[in-house]
Amino acid sequence: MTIRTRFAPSPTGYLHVGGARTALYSWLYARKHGGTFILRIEDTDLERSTSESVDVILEGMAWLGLNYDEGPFYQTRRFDRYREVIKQLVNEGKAYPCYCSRERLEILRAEQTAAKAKPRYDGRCRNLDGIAPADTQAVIRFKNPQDGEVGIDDLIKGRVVIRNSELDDLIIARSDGTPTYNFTVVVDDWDMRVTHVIRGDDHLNNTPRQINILKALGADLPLYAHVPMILGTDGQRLSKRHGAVSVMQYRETGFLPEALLNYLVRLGWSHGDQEIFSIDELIQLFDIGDVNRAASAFNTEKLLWLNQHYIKTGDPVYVAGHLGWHMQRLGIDISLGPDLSEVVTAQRERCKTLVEMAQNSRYFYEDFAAYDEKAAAKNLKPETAEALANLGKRLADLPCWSAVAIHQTINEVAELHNLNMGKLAQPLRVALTGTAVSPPIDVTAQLIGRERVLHRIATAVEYMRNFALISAPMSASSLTAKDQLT
RNA sequence: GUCCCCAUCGUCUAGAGGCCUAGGACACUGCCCUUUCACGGCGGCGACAGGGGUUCGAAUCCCCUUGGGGACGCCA
Repeated sequence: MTIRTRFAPSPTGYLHVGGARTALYSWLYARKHGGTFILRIEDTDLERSTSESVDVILEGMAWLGLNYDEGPFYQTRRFDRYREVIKQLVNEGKAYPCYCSRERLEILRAEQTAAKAKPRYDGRCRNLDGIAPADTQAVIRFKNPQDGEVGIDDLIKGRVVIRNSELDDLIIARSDGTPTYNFTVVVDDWDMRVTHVIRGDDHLNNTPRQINILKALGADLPLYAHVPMILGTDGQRLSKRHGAVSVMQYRETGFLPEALLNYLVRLGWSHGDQEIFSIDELIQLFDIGDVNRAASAFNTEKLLWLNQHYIKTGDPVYVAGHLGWHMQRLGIDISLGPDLSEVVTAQRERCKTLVEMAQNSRYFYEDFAAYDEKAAAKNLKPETAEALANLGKRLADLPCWSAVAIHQTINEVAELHNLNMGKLAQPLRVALTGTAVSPPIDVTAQLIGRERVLHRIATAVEYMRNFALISAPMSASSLTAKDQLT
């Protein structure tokens, strides 16, 4: 039997990390067994479903690389099929029209709640036997068995048994004729021959209802695997309050898809002490039965660590591809400057996100308007002006513009002026980048390019000679700084 | 409230009765490395929710308590 799994989001918002993890587990399980992964859009709630949400979900799946073999199927395009099955159930006496008004249902619920009972439909219309008030809009309810129990052998949770007496006759078609979730899921999973229903454990309580419908339809039951929820940092339900929940937000804040994937898969699943997994390894090692039963809290710190790991160890050209997207977003023109992959190689060990890397790589492509106040005050002092000027002169004559040659030159000039390496390298760093932090200064200089380096050194030297004349401290908005540097 | 699920360091987890004086990772932290920031290396801090059983022996099995989560819609 070919394994068929599915991911069935409802397009009422973003693709959030919980959904993404469920999708990942489904996808991995299908891939592992050479099965089929289906994408289905559950858009039966006409009020809340939007095509924008569909786009965002598709975009998120694509970014994560979770490709599907069938679909996307839209439930709104299958209404005829649902109607047909509903009709069949009614004809067979397995479902019935219910004429109870919303008001009556509300009162019923209120009474039950007050009596400390579980609110559920009391079955008033269950045995009406065709006495149909013609003028009322009826809903259709499924005739749930009243005795016995439903057992689920969940691949993750183990055996779960729920008594039918806990269930009620759920609505499968609204008064406007449209089908509801618990019904469409059943028909679709059946029609699409889904073998493994892998979904969030908030659906565990729905499962016995769905099984009852499946049985009424005479369908084979799929296997179920209910994966635990992802909680926010505070252990509460994950929501926008806990920072990012949308997958695309992680892209925007500078994460690599493999980092998110690796983080998500380890949240609730593990393979011994291993922390880093390639997709191929996951396909080989992952098993749905190894997923933990307990909910887990989302932890951005660890995600950041993984992100840096993938930035640090990934192919620079690949990482540069993603970095380019962020450079563009920041409005940095990379056409006149070093190859992005070289910037990645230079920066990769000091950035946790691509946004951070992009922001800190501006000076490779653009001149800056002002020095960092503290960095300039500490390093651009008049006493080093001569040494820096001399360094500029030597760099201008350097036959080979390489990091090694630049390094050697810095060493020579430092020695000549009786300075230790840092006393010259640091002012040079501020001169070239405007800040006290950058990759190794020789590499930084090499990437910035000779012309820009010489120009920035000249600017800095002038600034240093005038240091004593500047009374007010430098700041990013300082006119003095701008005047001198542009 | 009723029903369902869950319970190892702050967080993610290893652990399927003796290998556990409970291992790893993130975070935090000490030292080393170092031209900045980092990376890296070596250490440190830190948990079996509580109580009963079962057993020669329990983090591991059972029960209760407590705590957390979920469901209870003409939402999905």
